[in-house]
Amino acid sequence: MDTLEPLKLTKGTPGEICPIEKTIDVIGTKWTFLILRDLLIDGTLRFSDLLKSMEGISPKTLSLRLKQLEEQGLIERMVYPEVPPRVEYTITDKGKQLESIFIELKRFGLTLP
Amino acid sequence: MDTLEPLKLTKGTPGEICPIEKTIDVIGTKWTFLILRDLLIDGTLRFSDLLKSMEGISPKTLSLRLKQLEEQGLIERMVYPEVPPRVEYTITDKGKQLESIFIELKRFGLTLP
DNA sequence: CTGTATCCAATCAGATACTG
DNA sequence: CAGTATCTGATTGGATACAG
Repeated sequence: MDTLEPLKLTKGTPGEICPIEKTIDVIGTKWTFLILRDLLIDGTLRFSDLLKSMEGISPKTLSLRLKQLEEQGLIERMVYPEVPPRVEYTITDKGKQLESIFIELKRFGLTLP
Repeated sequence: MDTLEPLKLTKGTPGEICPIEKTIDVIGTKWTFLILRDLLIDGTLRFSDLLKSMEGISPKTLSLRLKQLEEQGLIERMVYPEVPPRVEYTITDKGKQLESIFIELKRFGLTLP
């Protein structure tokens, strides 16, 4: 679809899933949003960086969400065979396409009290 | 904030909440997204319209989400004292400001398989 | 028609301890 | 450091019946 063409909102037509719904199914939980936000900003982060960056997330939850995002091809996991171990998570090109969504999320957030 | 100025993504600075996080806290559940999508498209809808439009939602869940959205000022509830009763939900001006987020959600969804 | 009341299932998430 | 294991609690959501 041409990005210059004004995009109208639509619901799904019978037999196909609404594209908005598809996106929500991919990125639609609180921590998923915040992990993607951090990686969109920083590009690459280690597990411990993400853990520190997001106030309140537990290592279990972070691990689960990272796996999910990796399966969806939005982030990439790189293991460096060092001691102590180092694992880096990087946003993929597909993940970078989410940036305009986050720009709009921020724009709206700035209008909130 | 000037909408012409290019917006950079940021995390929250100490002492203030990240605007992206604020937005997620307001609209960040599956059904909330889909209710807002429907009302952004149609402007005004009745309870039963929404129930029919969203495959799978139960009246209980719909009722809860509508109340939440009304409290946040994103939609407005209008009761017509008729028999049988008629209740219409309308997107507010504040709710309309979410449209650009949904445009981007759709744009990304169109790239998904 | 527009909800609410119940009851129950599933998902998500927090705390903490522990392993390679 | 980078997770996993375990246990527990909170939130979300579905089914159904029913009330105003």
